Amino acid sequence: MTTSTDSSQLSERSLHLFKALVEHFIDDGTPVGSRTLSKDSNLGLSPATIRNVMADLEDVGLLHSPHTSAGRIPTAKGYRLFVDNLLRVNDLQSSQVEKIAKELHPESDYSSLMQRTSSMLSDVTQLAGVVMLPRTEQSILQHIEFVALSANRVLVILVVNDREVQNRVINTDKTYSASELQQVSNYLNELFAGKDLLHVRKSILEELEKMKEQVNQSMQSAIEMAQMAFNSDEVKKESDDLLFSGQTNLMDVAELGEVDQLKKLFETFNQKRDILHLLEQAINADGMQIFIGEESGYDVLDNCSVVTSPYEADGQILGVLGVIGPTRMHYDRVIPIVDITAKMLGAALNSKN
Amino acid sequence: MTTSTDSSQLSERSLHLFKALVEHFIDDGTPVGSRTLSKDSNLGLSPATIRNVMADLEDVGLLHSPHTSAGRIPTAKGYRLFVDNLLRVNDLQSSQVEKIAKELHPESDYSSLMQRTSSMLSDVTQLAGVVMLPRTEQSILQHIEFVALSANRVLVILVVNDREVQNRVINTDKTYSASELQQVSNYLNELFAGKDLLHVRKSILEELEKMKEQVNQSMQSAIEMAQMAFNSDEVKKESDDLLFSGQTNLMDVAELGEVDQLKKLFETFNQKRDILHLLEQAINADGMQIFIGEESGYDVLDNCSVVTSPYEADGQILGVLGVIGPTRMHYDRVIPIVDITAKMLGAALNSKN
DNA sequence: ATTTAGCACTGTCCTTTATAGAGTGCAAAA
DNA sequence: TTTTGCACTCTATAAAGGACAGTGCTAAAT
Repeated sequence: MTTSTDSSQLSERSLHLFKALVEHFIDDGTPVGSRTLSKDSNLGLSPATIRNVMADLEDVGLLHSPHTSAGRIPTAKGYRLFVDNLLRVNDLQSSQVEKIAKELHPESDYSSLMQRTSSMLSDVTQLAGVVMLPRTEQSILQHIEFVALSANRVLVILVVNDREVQNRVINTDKTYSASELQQVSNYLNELFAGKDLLHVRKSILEELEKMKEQVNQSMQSAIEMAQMAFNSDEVKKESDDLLFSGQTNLMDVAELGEVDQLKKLFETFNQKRDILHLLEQAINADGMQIFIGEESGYDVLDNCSVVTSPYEADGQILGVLGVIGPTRMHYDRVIPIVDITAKMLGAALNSKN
Repeated sequence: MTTSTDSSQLSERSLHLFKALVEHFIDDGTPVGSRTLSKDSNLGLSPATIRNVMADLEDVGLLHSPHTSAGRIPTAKGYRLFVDNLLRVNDLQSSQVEKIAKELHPESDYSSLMQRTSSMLSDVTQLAGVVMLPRTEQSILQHIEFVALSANRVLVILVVNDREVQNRVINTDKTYSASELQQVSNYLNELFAGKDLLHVRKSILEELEKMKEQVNQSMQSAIEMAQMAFNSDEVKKESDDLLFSGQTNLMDVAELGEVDQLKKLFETFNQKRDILHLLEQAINADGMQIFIGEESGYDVLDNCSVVTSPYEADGQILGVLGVIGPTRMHYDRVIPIVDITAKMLGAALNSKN
């Protein structure tokens, strides 16, 4: 940002016209000319006057002309000014609030709640929705359970962080009975419940190895199974994951031009890496965050804006959610939707409910 | 199918040329002309002769010309003949077999295994992969477990059908201790383990209601919680679900023309309904099944072929997997990949490992 | 000092026209 | 039966022209 253009440097009239132009463009998608804007803004000014104003706005970098004889469209900087200073956010229709609330009712398991949040976002906004799952730096093991599947196959279920359920199958040397497994579960729960997963894996398992010779036969089994259960990277790093929905909505957006560009965008979604970085920036900013076009720093998102809000439960920020759409999106509708979704998801995740 | 055109009605030479044409078109994507085909097939025939043959092939409906002065391309019927009678399937490269095997190692939990299978399919074939999860008409409850999350919130974990883990959170009136929940788990396991889920829900719960007055206090809790756990449609109908991967691969396919068409196709994926119907047809046909273009009966798939194979474990067909791509796909590569994937997934799911 | 009208200018979009190229079908020759 | 020769058809591509939208600038009007 070399030249800072705050709204105070511009006349009231310029801002009014600028706002009208942005709104018109958001509705229409076609560059806005002086004649159109003359009618659109109720200032009773002739096109010629408006042309002068537009030229000024272009000079300070808020507008931009695709070519000589087209109208003007907002630049990223222009959208920034619009969003920060000019935008008046719409109230949500109660029907929409109801729809959001309906999808976010807390009576459902954790992962499907997140999934539904994401697809609800895309559905309501008609853009692409994204939910970043809690970054699980500290994964507190709450409960571990073993279930016999068949001979030599045991299902391990880990309950982590009060909500997340992970499970995997391990192959064992011997066949365990249900009651044996129950014993092992009890033993391990006593030992590990409430501890951090990483900690469990790294240090405690080593100690178990030492203990191995000193304890009795049945505990040996427990130790072996614990080792298999917690072993290596097989324990899902389900954290830091992203849920996308409604990418197809973006296919309507003319700004995203042709198949090539769309494909790049979709592949960015699939790789998740870049989007993840972006959202990690947003998790620290407290409150709603809006990345407009090139601001994001990722080429594929040049014509896109990302509206995000962190969500929190029990006073702790858990993750970020939001939508991705064309820079030319209805910020006045989208912003309150993302906002209320974050709040309601937080409420749904709140343990005191 | 009014006119049946079996290969015996055509001369050896016609078939040879037809095969060469299809192969050339699959490689190239452009309509094949007589001159090209003359060089391509080592028959030493002049373009004019070939033109005559091509005209015959067009008459019987195997070929089709986009316009007067273009070459010919195969019709759906043509592909059908090609696939059924002319195709010689390639052997798989061992590197590919290894890649498949690597992704399908059985040491992982059920849902991620399925997910990986799907994305592996799309990765190896460079088409869209799809895996249909077991249709769970009979869901045998194997194990039920309650875990206290926080005051008034209890996590219910159901293990179904030897592999699948479902979970949800229920809000309870009173707060249960770990040992109380253990008791409830035990009680319900004794009562319900090995029973069919639908059966459990529909009839047994009613009987429980009657029993309610007759049993003691702690069992009342168990009954109430069981009711909440099994209640209504909240129990995930995770069965009959589809996993897609690699849709973006289809964006390269010229046949799928423009954004509109792609969008329709992607939305068909998202709705899942049509694809599900298609795969349900494939589950009954024993063995590999190939739907070519319009054969599928779904307009959006007009330029697509679907190659599927059911997969089975313990002698029972569990579901269907396959790939979706342009009719003009390399069947010789794709078919063995789908085939071996189905077999290896079956092996990975086999309890006797 | 602004604002407006007038006007030449510039770029896009769309339609028309021309041309080259690919491939066909058919008739007559091999 | 196959091939040659040839007229014909259709596409794709580029070039050319006109309609249109909107600009910037100058000079007149308020």
